[in-house]
Amino acid sequence: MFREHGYEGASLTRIGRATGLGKGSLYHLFPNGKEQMAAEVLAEIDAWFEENVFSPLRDEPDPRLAIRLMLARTDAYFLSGRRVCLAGTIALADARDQFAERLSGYFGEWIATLTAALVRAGRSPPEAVALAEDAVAGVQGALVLARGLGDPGAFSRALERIGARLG
Amino acid sequence: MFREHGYEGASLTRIGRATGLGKGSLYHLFPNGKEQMAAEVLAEIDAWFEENVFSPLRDEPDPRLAIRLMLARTDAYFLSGRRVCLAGTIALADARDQFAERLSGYFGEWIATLTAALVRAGRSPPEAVALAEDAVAGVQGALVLARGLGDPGAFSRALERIGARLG
DNA sequence: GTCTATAGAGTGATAGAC
DNA sequence: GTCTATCACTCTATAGAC
Repeated sequence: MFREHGYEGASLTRIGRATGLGKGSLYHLFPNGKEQMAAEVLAEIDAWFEENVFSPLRDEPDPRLAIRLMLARTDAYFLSGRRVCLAGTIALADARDQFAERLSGYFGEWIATLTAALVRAGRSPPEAVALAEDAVAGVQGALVLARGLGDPGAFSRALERIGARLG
Repeated sequence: MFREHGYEGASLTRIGRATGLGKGSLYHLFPNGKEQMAAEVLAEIDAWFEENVFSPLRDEPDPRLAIRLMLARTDAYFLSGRRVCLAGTIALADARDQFAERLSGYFGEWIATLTAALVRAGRSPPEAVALAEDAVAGVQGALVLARGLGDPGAFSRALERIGARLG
């Protein structure tokens, strides 16, 4: 629900309907309410990226292959632009301040890990930081643009261009 | 209010407080309520971009100068990453469908106008479309990243990289 | 009187909290 | 399921301009 409708769009009624749980159950499982639910979704997203994106980005001996893997996993994760990034929607929404540190952690770690892979691929550190920041911003912008144009294809096209620049 | 808090974050109470107007006045001026208010803000944004960005992009004889102008105006408009793009927030929010055509109009025209300028600057049409799409997505992504990292500087750095690519 | 702009109490619906 | 707060919104009353 959060990844489909964003933070404010994921109402407890919707969540309840989608999970088949009443509000009592939801508040039993998540005593701190909606904020906790979103925080745990964000933590799960962090864990998924850690395992499927950051970890290969660190451990794969061939950094070029690691980067291609990152892009493929990212494309799959966002269903080629048909899903939205929860972190991105929160960053633009009014709830931003509540999740400030978690957001900067998520984006910051993505940038840092990608920077390291680019350095291993032979880029100079300043060049690598710029490329990494650019790529992470590019993914977020591609999600906005795909939804704005109503054209999921815009997301996949953007990922290809990002891959070419990192390549 | 819309540009600061997004669509859902801009409540009528906030708008009333910020304008000093009661609900009677607001509904007298905007009979169709909040949706009309946002639509008129979007129209004003369209008009501002038409006058300050698209028009120079079309008419300035030197396309390279036109593009530099576009980036400078964009940086100023978004207060170097401290303001948010209403179209971008709506694109990611639940209200997206209500404004679908206006959003695709806004992003589409930006891409089309920039594409034309790039062709005049000597790029091949397919290359120009790709660069334009990439630049518009890059601006949106930079706004997300700047808010996500809590670092407005990320926006200005991204604009510089975009400028270098459009070069 | 009429028109336009105003304020703000009050509507039902729904939010999240409990 | 109930609570209160708040949502977008409606309605009535009223102000001054012409």
